[in-house]
Amino acid sequence: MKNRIKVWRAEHNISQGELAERIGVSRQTVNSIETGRYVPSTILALKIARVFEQPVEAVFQLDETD
Amino acid sequence: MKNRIKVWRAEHNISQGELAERIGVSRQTVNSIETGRYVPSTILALKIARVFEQPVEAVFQLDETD
DNA sequence: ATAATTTGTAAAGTTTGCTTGACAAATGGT
DNA sequence: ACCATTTGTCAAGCAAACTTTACAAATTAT
Repeated sequence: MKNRIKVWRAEHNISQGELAERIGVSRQTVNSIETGRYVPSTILALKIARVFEQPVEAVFQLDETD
Repeated sequence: MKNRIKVWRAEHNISQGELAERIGVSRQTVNSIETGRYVPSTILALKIARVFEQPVEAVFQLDETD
């Protein structure tokens, strides 16, 4: 799965730590999701999308391997 | 987290088993997600939403406990 | 240049998603 | 009433998400 978290963070000018705080997880969790080390739960996807005021699909996209 | 899988299945007239097959998981997994026993990964949420041709947010919604 | 913030990554532990196999209850069709 | 399909749930096991602690590398600000 691909994600555009880094891009949306840049657009909203917030750090991984701040995003983590806003969605209630550790900074490492945000980093791991952003760098594709693991796939978040739907709850986190919804929360991240909500922070960026975007639909989930604008932040996370399936790729061929999914 | 709430979900409207049952409603969308009714609308598309497909069983839990068929949905499971379409997204590549077991029937029990679909049942467990639909009945709220656990929260699916974002990959599954995207696949389920895709089957129903709906945005993820139309199928899954955060509730107060999330 | 140097100090402060941010980012990447690792290891170890706990929790939760997802699997298979199985069985009973419910629903639908004839 | 009977058979077939669907749904709900349980248990045991494996894989993956997420946590904390910790440290180094990279970026940004002064």
